[in-house]
Amino acid sequence: MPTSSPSPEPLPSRRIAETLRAAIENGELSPGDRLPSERSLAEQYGAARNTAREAIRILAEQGLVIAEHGRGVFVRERKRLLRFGSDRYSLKNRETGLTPFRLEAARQGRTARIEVLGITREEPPEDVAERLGVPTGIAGVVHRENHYFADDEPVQIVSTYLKWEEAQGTPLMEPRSGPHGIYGRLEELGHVMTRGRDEITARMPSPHESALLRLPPGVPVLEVLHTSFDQNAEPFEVSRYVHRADRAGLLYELPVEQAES
Amino acid sequence: MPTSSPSPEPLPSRRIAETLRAAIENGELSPGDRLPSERSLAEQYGAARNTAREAIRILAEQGLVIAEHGRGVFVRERKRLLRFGSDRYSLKNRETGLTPFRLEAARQGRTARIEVLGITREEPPEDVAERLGVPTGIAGVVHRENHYFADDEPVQIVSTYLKWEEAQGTPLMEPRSGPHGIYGRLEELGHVMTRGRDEITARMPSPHESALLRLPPGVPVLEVLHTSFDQNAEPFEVSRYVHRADRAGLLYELPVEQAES
DNA sequence: TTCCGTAACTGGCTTGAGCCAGTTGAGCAT
DNA sequence: ATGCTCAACTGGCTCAAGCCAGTTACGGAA
Repeated sequence: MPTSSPSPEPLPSRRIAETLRAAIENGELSPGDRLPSERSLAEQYGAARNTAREAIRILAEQGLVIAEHGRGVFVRERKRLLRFGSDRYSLKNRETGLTPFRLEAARQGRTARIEVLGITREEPPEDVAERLGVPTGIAGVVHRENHYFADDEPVQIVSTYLKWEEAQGTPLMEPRSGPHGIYGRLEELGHVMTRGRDEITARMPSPHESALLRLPPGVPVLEVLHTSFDQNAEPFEVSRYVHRADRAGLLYELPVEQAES
Repeated sequence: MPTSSPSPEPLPSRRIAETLRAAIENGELSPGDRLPSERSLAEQYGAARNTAREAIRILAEQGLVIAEHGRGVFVRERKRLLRFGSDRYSLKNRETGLTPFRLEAARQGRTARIEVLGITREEPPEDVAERLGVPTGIAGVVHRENHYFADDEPVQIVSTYLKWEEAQGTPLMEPRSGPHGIYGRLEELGHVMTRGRDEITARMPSPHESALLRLPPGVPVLEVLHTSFDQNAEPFEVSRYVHRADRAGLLYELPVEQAES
């Protein structure tokens, strides 16, 4: 081990983490492989078990490794399976009869399952209210919460918000909203989507999201706040997509506007 | 509330973390406020210092809190300042004479600084090679690495890759590439951007990125892999944007293609 | 043969102790 | 007033020990 030390890095936990990281990156340890146990790492490096444990925590935080209680610590698979993005709302996809999620899952050879968690009348969260153009403080929206699974693994939580006054008494309040999903119904209500806006952020999950998505530590979430605008440039639907970032990516195809001269 | 729980939450560290989290979320503790010290938390909850420490680690991992050596633990500001996205490449922005980054920084009232780290001939990374349509294994690309700062805080690392055969001997090899930046030069070489593709992922930073962006623990990065296509649908430029996710978001405006019937 | 208990692993979490390093402010010397 | 030292805080990291809980494989009982 020619561990050159021109830099000040004498910390045992980092040294162990760095050694393991190197082993992972040069392929000595492949995805799925088990790392030495905490106890044996500690012995091997002449450190306390807590120190070996700390090293593993560092790697877990970087998303390189996943600890499984009672089984061991494993090098994480680096697959990124699903891609969502600008064609999510493309009307062209209507022709397939599949929702965008099922379409993408099918592309990847995975089985899709969608669970409707609830359809309730609620007060909108502030960011949603702002975008949908409804007031906060009153129960002015319908909130449809869906969970999406690929091969029974939860990958996406979607909360869709519609104006209560419009959704009231329509199939928009039903779990199965009919042909072409809610966009079909919204079109019948006179809203043709002509423009969408996606606001994308990433962050660490809340404990709630962590549980719902069964997230291992060290996996961030991608949050997309989508707003649909109709032919009158009125917002008529806002959705919040929360993806686990190690399983989903986003893909946007952008036509570039040419300069008008 | 479908979360049925037999309330199995006797863990001291989580209990402390949960209490603090609640205090933060209901405003008892505001952004910038100092939390009690590890030692006093431990005493207050009748736990060991390590346990209080673990509680703080949990909050830090969720990005709620930031520990400063020698000073204390503080509730983190949750400003999200900069937004980048679909108009990043819009030719319309050319008219301002500002690069997209300077434009966005100016919008937010912040001072922009761009540092050119290096312009070197290199072998492309695999994902870049694939998208740019060049072989791996030979030094077939020019890599321009820039770091972007807002108010002297690093917010973005950008690596731009161009084909060596095209860039060779042109201003594309210079730090200051002339009017309208590299896109101006590429246009002179016959590449008009007509389409772009952005592939977006989020992940925890590598130690290298962590250092460059001066990232506190618990902050993920947003990575955008951008490909520019010219009038012949040929890719001519690939860029990798790495943002700190707590300071930057992405904004995409999407014209929705209407169904052709 | 199948089934089931158990032993020997695994990580999860806590304790309590100690030392190091960065920060701050009070108070002394100039 | 200015500038310095230093004590008393802060978090950072490690150690050593112990108990708990999930997993797995082996071996004996049915």
